[in-house]
Amino acid sequence: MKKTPATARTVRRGALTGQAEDYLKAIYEMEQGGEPAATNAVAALLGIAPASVSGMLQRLSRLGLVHVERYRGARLTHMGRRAALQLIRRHRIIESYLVTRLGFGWDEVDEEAERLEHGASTELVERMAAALGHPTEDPHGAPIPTSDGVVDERRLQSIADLAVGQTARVVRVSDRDSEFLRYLAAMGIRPNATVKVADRAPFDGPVTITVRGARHQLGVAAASRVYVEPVARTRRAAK
Amino acid sequence: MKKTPATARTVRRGALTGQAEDYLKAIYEMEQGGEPAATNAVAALLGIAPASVSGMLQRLSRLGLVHVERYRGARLTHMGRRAALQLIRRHRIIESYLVTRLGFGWDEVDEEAERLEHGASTELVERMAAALGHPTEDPHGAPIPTSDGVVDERRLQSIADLAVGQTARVVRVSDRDSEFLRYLAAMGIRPNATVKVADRAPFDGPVTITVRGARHQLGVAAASRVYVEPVARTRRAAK
DNA sequence: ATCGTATGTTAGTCCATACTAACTCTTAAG
DNA sequence: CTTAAGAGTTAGTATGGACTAACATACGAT
Repeated sequence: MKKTPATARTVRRGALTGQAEDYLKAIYEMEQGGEPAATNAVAALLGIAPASVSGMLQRLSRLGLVHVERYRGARLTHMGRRAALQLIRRHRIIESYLVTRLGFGWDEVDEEAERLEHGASTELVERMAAALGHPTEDPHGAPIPTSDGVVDERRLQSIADLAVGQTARVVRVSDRDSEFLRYLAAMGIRPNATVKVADRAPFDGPVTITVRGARHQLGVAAASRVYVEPVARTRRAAK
Repeated sequence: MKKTPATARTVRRGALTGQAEDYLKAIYEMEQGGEPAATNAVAALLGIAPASVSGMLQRLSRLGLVHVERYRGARLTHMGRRAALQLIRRHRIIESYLVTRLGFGWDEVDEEAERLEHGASTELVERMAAALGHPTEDPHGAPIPTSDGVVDERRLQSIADLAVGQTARVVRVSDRDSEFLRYLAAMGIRPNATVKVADRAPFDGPVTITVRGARHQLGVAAASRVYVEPVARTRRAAK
């Protein structure tokens, strides 16, 4: 017994190491724009060298998790997408649990979930989900894929896309930068908050918005990381 | 930036990988008998080849976590012991949390905690502990070291050490084998249960015990994995 | 005191993962 | 249409961690 080859002890569930899982998530995210995931983009997102990504793409390809077109980029296969969605589900459920059951701030949970998602069993994640009443969104407003890998990734507008005078409901905010999240929280920007664009500087300059009566300036970088759904004042069925 | 050498991404907190942490825990456990941890024993406990243990001992030694005496075995250094106790604290708090907050059975949590303990931040573990009111024992009766690494590892007797007629309170049970735990649970053996030795076969044969009025036979292997504190009927201060 | 078995260690491989350096494509600018 | 910059890949190296096979040590039994 115990003839398991080398890395077996570090492997969970589906025979994927934590690293490999991170790549799948990264590729999934990059792919959302429609284009295959670019090597350099994945490298930048994960903070590693492009050459390392090339290497990993070959391994993932061998495992049937991605299709790689040389010099073009990678796309997830069916299997790869399923794995990525499972991981994202884990991540978001864990984040939700940490916030609602253990009192973490929404700016603190991404990193923690990042580490836990690789070790947590499906059983644990499902128990957390059940304890929370099977939430459909995480604390940042991101949709939680179902255990069958179904997720509503509708294309969202960001504040940067709104016209002056428009009012919108915040649906979701980018969760990757805890400083940014604290900054948003300080202004009262969180899922379901209502924002109104008061002014916009030309040439993609900062946007002035009103949140709960207070005016704030948002740089483009920030504005484009807050996703909203315009509130239809003029009747034009908001679907 | 990101000149971090290779394994940095898999490393948590104190620059130790999950594997290395497992070794420390194993060595800590083996050492409890007073003797340095034997290579083969560690290998058996972790399910790996003895040669792999030799290799890891050298790495741990280089990191100042163990003292290795060639051909003799390993002992934890101060630092190593602290690391091991931190890990054990994590493990036991996580087990406790899973049982009391997420409805896991005591026979299901060892494996899960084994994986989570490497990814969970100190912050998370302390929040779990706080949520539980800072428990001092895990669900199997094992003491939880404090965050300063203090633990009451008093030498315990097992049922196998008791004489016929003696009554004892179950203090703790071995947690490594979930089948064994279910077997104990079925008999009503759990921390704080009272058992009485009704009979003992000679030559280390099975022990007959009474638990909550019912009689059961326990093999030596089982009996020696249930730790008890004799109940002093004859007055002779139970310390 | 010796010797054989247990136990332990070294040597040589392997794989995953990362890196740098050097090379190769792709593509946009002219 | 050419070409150079930027994107991507390969080659070569390192480290952690595991394996097997072969060698080394310790120690209890004779």
